[in-house]
This record gives sequence, C-alpha cells and structure tokens, in this order.
Amino acid sequence: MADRLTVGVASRLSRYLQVLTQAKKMGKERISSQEISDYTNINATQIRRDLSGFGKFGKRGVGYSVDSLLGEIRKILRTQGQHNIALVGAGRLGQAIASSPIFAEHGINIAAVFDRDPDMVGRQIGSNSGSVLDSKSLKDVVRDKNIIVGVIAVPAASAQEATDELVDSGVKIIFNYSEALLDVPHDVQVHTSNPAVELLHALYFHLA
Amino acid sequence: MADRLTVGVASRLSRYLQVLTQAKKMGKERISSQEISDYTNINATQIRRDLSGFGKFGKRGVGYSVDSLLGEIRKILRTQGQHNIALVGAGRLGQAIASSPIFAEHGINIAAVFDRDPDMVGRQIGSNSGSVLDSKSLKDVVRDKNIIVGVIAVPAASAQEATDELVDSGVKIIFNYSEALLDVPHDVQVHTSNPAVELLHALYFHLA
DNA sequence: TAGATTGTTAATCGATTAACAATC
DNA sequence: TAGATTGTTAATCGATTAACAATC
Repeated sequence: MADRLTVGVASRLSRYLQVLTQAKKMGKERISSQEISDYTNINATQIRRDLSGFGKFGKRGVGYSVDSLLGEIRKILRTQGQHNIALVGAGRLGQAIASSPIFAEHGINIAAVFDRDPDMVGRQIGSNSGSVLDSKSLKDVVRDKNIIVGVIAVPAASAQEATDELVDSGVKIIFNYSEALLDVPHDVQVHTSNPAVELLHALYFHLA
Repeated sequence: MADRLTVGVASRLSRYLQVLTQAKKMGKERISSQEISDYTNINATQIRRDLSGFGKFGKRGVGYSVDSLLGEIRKILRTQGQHNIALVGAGRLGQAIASSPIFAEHGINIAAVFDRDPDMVGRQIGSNSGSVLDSKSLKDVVRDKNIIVGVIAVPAASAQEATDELVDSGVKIIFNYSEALLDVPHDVQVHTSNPAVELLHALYFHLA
C-alpha cells in the first residue's frame, strides 16, 4: 500500500486523527469505529474499511487502541515530524491563531508572525511563536527558514498582497482566513475558510 | 427538482455562492465555469452539470451572469432571508469573528454575544453585534430570540458546558472553534473547524 | 459461552471526467 | 463566419451501505 492516497481517504484519515488526539487527551485507551463515527458523522463501516486497507489495527469485540491507531495513521499520512508555518497578520484573528493550542497539538510550529503595523512589530503574541516581525522582512525570513505553509489573517483588502509575497518566497500551501479570492500559480494550493458559507450549507439541511 | 439536494451538491453550490459573492464585489458581471473551477478546484464539467440540473442559467460562448446566478443559487439553497446566530466567547477569537464582514456578507446576523468574564460584559465588540451579555442570560436570550445556530469561541475546557447550554435552549447547529470533541443529541449538527488537521491533509499531497 | 466489534464482501449510488454537439 | 463556452451524454471510478462471518 505504497500508493498515493485518494483525496477522500486522506481527508477522512485526518478527521480520525483529530478525534484520536482528543480521545487521548481525555484519557481514553480504546475506541470503536462506532464511537469515531459518532464524532465525525462518517459511516462506521467506511472507517473500518479505510483502516483495514493498511493493516489489521483493531481487535474484534474490543475496538482500536487509541495510541497505536494514532501512530498508524500518522505513519500513513507521514506527518510525524515538525512543520513550520508563517502567519501573516497579528490582529485579533492572528492573535487568536497564535495563542491557540490547535496547531502545536499536531506538531505544527508557528515559526514567524508578520504585521505591517509598526505598533505591533516586536510584540509577543501567543506563547510560542516569537515576537511579531515587520512585513518588510517577510520574503527574507520565509525563504531563509524554508517555510512552505502560510496563513493569511489580514483584511481582504491586503490578502492578495500578502499572498503574492508568500508565493514569491516559496510558499506552496496557503490558508486563507479572509473572504478574498486569491490568485496563485497552479502549483500553490489555497484553502479558504468561510464559516458563513458552511453555515448556509448546514442551514439547508436543517430547514429541508 | 423539488427534491432534497444531496450533501455533495449542496456543499458545491455553497462554494459557488462564495466565489460569486466575491466576484460581484470585484465588479465582475460574467463568469465562466472554468473561472469558478480555478477558484474552487471543482471540475468545470461538474459545475455546469450541477447548475444545469436546475435550469439553463448560462449563455453558450459567454458564460454565466454573476448576478443572476447568485440569485438562482440562493433560491436553490433557500438562503435568501436573514439568519440570527449566537456567539459564545468574546475573547480574541470571538472578537475576530464578531468584527469580520464574512457573516454579514451572507445575510447572517450575530444576534447575541456571550461571555462569562464580568470585565467583558457590556463591552461592544464588532460593529453590528450589540454589547456582550453575561453567559448567565444565555438560555433566556437564545430561547427568546429563537436562535438555532451557535458559534463556540471559548477554550476547549469550557466548550462542552457552552454547548450544553446552547442545546438546552433549542440550538440545532453548532460551529465549534475549540479543539474539544462535543457530545450532543442526535438532532444537533456539530461542525468542528480544525485548521491543523486540514493542514496535515494538505501537506500529505504536497509531500507525496 | 455470550456479547461485542472487526474485517470483508457485494451491491448500489453519486462523483468525476472526456468528449462533443449546440449555440451564443 | 470563427471562437468560446454551455449543456449533455456515456463511461469509469470511488464512496457508501447493509449484511455477516470471523474472532476477541
């Protein structure tokens, strides 16, 4: 099974990883496909099917060991190391991201935070992300640290500019928290988060 | 076509809505399936297929009118009215959400913001969301205003408590921005946002 | 043993894509 | 007319699900 995963499988495995990480924090040692299903809304049969493609990780009548399944999925997704990311924007959203445990929990390290407001430069936001750097230094720092992931937490009006700078410096994956549409070269992936659109989608099924 | 949409179709239509909303803001009047495809990474044929199930909205050789397509999709998704939501947590993340234009742009109104810190109560966060209310009043306010959507922007440790209060007051859709797993009754939908997990997924395809 | 849950099969359904005629 | 883009067909592939034997 050295084959490349399909998008669907990789995306579901990531969801399982999230559930397992939390289950472990809550002190759970075993978990069944049905329990994972309750938290992810992914069918329990599909979960067992996804996992059994890579090995027999479970025990019949018992379930899966949280710890060992966590390890197996990390192996499959090859996400065992540390990953460095750059955060652009040290406003309220940037601060919320920098101080959230959500990235650190998965081995993701905010290696640099940038802002173009001189009043923000030098401040310490978050607990583990260094002090805010001037946006003018973005290209040099991102290039020097070989960062390939950037998070955009600036207003829509400056989002494209920030994107261009990141892309120029070698970034290949962009998480866009502004509502702007971003133009990027074909070898760069953009993930846009838009809770409002997700909400409309959820409402459709609630109302129907 | 009074049938209920499949989850896939509804989710893709929501993405088109997001692109069209931005395209309109940028002053675009026409858009082709290929352009929508570039922004969403959804195959252009699939986009035309999704739309043609509901009518002939495009003009061959020309494309789609941004304005009329926006209207058609809103009709299909039945999201033309105003929707009220409750926001729990007025910290950095709550403030970022309340001051973002992302919800207002889609007709979603933050009808109430709650926090249990007495220092936050009474403050004005965001431009259009009233002042912060004491969490003690959550149940009454949410019930009175018939709010069915709640956004959790509190630390993981208080997320379940906030969820229970929302559910008790009649909320049926929860957007969870904490990393906690939430237990809810079966008729309540939880959408958990976890950028770290999405990032691991994106990295897999970058590295493979 | 009895109960629970995995791993797997088989059948169905929706998503995806290429190709192309229709037509603006 | 020439070029562009839709709407639609047909073929393929992966996702989903029920069912159940295997087995802890």
